[in-house]
Amino acid sequence: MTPKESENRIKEGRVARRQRRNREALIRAASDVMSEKGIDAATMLEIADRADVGAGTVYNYFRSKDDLAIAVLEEVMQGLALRIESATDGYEDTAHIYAIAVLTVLETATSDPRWQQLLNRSGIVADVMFRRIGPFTIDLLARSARSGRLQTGDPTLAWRLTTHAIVGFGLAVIRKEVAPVSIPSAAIRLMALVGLEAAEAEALLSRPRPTLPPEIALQPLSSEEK
Amino acid sequence: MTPKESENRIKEGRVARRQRRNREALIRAASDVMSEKGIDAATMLEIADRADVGAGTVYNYFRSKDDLAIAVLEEVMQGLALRIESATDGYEDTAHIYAIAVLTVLETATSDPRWQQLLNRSGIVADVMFRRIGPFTIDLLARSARSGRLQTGDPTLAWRLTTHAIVGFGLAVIRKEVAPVSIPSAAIRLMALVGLEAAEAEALLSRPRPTLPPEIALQPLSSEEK
DNA sequence: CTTCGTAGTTGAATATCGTTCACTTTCAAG
DNA sequence: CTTGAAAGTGAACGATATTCAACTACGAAG
Repeated sequence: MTPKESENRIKEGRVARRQRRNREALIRAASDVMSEKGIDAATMLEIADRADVGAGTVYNYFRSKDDLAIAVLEEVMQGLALRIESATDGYEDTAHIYAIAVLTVLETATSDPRWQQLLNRSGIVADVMFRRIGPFTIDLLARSARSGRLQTGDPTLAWRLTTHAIVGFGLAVIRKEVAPVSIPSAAIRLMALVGLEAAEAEALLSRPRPTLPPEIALQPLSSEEK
Repeated sequence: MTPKESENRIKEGRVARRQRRNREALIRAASDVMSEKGIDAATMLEIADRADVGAGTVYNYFRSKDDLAIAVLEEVMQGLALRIESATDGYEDTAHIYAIAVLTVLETATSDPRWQQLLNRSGIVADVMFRRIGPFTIDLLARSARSGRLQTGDPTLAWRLTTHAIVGFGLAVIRKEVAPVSIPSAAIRLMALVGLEAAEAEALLSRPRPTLPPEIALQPLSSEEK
């Protein structure tokens, strides 16, 4: 690269870098506050303070509070997608991959503390989850159906029903209305939604699964800045 | 009754009757406003105005706005329960009753205009629905399981998953993200959650059902006062 | 019929919070 | 160095859930 290009890149970087830092700081702050107090109780002022920006700056990055909440959830879903990817790594059979993916979602949604407050806006959570993880799952279901392993007529419908059931179940576990011990049994039931035999679902889920590597393990979204 | 008792009843009645009228008027007004604008956009002042009471009076009957919304939903669920009762009247087989009940819930949640705005608070809706219709359904599932027709290990878990799936599905239909034509197919899928064979569920649902009598038909909660 | 205490009603006042906007600061290009 | 556009700021705004001190209606007692 020429010196001029290099100089330009550095000069442009000042503003661009600050913007990126602000956006990340805002999502991190919002994630923290919303996880602590719930989405409704989190105030824009506290989020702005924690991100070290003025109250008005938030609106340069997000159109509204709901917009910010959705951005936080997209981030959370990104982490969930990583976990699914890692947990299903190495499996071939689509039905098996789907079974493990569902179990991973259930486990994550009920054990990650960040989900606890966020799930109270279950509508948004289900929406974002459907958008973020939907394509992967729907494709999986479609391929399973084509291979004859599942009787899934409409993969989108099946996954939509499953998504909302998962969110509702997660909410119930967090509120201690159902025992975490029934997570596997819930997963088996959910398999039925897509046309898998209960016995087969149980067999798939009971096989030993690899432990997740630490970098995929649960951790707060907020981390030390470099 | 003695004249004194009668006199007492009338005198006591003045206050008591006004209170009952206020409570009913408030729920009716809240139902109207919330159905029109959504729960969040409905203001306590407009609700109070439409019920012809002062703004402060609302808080003599309901602790908070959420409390009022829950009361409205209880009322809506009461109507749903009536519809289920009527639609399943005359059937003997528990699995059949369950199938029709699920279909009725799906149809109601996706066609009653009142639900359209209310469903946006899907968390509350699912909670109230679980409380209101849960016992009936759970009992039904437990009896079906005992008779060997279903393989439902935990009826409560099964109905909880089903409830949230229904609410989420209703939301999706209202937002036109899935076609109403898939309501029956969703119902059949939901049957799988409780351990019914898809083919059997389809058979149960495709039998002709009686039309609902007018008094159970969909109608706005608000009615002319006498 | 009159009086009195209680329970219910009221709506103006309060507090909170999401959002806006007129002004200031930053910064890269010329 | 100058400059103007882009980004940041926080005080001010508007909306609205909730509170509360004053007010009213009612029914019981004398």
